[in-house]
Amino acid sequence: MIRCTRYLMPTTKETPSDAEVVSHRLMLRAGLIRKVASGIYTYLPAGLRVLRKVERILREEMDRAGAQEVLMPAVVPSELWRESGRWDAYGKELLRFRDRADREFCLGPTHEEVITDLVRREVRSWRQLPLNLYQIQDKFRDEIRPRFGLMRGREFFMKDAYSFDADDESAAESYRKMYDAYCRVFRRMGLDFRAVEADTGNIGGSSSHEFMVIADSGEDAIVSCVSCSYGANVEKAECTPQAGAAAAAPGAGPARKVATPGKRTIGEVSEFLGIDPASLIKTLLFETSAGDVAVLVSGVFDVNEVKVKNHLGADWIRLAGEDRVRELSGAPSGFAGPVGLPVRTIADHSVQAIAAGATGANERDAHLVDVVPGRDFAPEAYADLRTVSGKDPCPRCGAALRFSRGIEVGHVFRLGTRYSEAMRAVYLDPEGKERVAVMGCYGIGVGRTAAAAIEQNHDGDGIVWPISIAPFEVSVIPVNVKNRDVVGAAESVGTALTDRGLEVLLDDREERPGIKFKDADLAGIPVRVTLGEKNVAAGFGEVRDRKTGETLRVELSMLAAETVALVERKKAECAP
RNA sequence: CGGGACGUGGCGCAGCCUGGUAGCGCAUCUGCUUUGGGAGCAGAGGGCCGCCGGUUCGAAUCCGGCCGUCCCGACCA
Repeated sequence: MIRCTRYLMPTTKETPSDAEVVSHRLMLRAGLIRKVASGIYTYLPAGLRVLRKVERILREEMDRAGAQEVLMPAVVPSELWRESGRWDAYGKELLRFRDRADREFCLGPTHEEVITDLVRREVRSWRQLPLNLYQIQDKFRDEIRPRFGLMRGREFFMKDAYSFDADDESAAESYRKMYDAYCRVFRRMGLDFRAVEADTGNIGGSSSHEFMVIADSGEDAIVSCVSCSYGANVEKAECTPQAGAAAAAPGAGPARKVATPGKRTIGEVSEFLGIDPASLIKTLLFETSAGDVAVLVSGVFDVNEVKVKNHLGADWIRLAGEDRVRELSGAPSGFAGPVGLPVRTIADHSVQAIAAGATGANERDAHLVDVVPGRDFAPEAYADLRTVSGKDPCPRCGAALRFSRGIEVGHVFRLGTRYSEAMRAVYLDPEGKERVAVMGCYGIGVGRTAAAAIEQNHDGDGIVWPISIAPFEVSVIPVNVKNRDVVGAAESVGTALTDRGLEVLLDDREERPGIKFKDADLAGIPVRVTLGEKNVAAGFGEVRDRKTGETLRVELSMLAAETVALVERKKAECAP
């Protein structure tokens, strides 16, 4: 049993002005964290208790899934990162420095290199596989813009697991085990989440799923099917090519140039020419590691940079600036078009469906109309290059898609042999032949998960923790600490609850009741036991549910039992 | 990295334009009263006004540089 008078949990009525999102604000106000530098925090006792609860669930589920815990260093020598090729590829997010002997190191933002190095040294035989190792460890990423408290910090705790298998089939099984373990983890935390298909980004690999906690404040947009189980990050979500692409417009005359003074945007051009935006061919110029590329898409859709990047197999991609647009198209931005454009061109399927369209003329204040794809220009390829829209059907079953926002709390990847090949993590198969291990990696942000839980579970009074990750399960409040009977009743119920294995915070401060109630609500402790003077004098106490506000007045002799019962009911809500 | 803003007791802010004894609310400490949803009265402590330089008799205030922080964007397992 912990006593408030002996516990550092500095709550505040007012919020520091730099806290933008609910979870950040409430973590500060509830005395869980304090900022040390941008994106870098100290975890106070109650905040650390929450993280430890999350970690315990992670350990239990990782162990249950057959993974073994290790602990790798935060400081990693550059040689390992050079071997995988990421020393140069990772960019400024990787915090680099030198030791006294001028050797280069980085603070690890993720640990594929270190784990692969370990496994290649220790694993020789197919008999040692499959192997799944995990750690819960401090990570550092020098984020461009840290924000939202623990949601996007620079230093943070992460559970990262890495699997090594003999072949693809076995690797798929390891991946499935982790996927299932993740579902159990988030169910045990009482979170409303979706696992969605995602892009693999910098980490690489063949496929991946993100685990998204549904919250309006989420930084990611996701789609999910209202009918089947399909879900995807919008940057990944597949778009079904529209049916009925006409080869040529019946009766479309030759393309001709029209004056469009000052009309640059789809909206302006559409209105000025009286043409449906769906028939406009939007032309975007990109600079990429694979050279300059023009990307075409129907005026009603948006180009998806991730899809373009993947289609090209490029390492990086960025929209060309105004100067580059002039160089490439010979016109200011807003007037680029595929006809006669001396740049490699690819087009989204939506362009194929345009019978006769309008597009920029590569000339200031001019557009072309009656442009026919295939006749007036021929893209190198048609592909899915646009971002899914509200009108798109589910690519799996054709039903409607629902858009929502989510917080990415976990990510699982099938890595394949990218790292094991580059770093020679090989083993001998039963025939004595050398083979490359097939890898997977699996991350969960510990602090971010706690923050996401708050985003999803709070009200006007503060946090409403799911009981499985609450810093305490029960708060016991003697309304007046100068009344001996009240204090005695509080002490005895607190002791009884502690004896039954509950985590109790006793508010023994000499404060007014209002302050204690407000603090208990703010801290989000799921169950509150209140001992008031009149009730105690009459032999009663109260049990209150933080979430619903429901209060039970029960005899002191039954108080502990009722409290335990309520805690058990709340725990049952967090069953895997 | 581009755009914008802000740095004044622990927190939230005023003062700056128009230079002249550094203020308010909350919090903290002491005493008394109060005790079921952030109490009242009385008293007290706490500041290199982000840092460095310049202008001036005199700078929180004007000027320059730097640092830090936040917001928007670009970017991002």
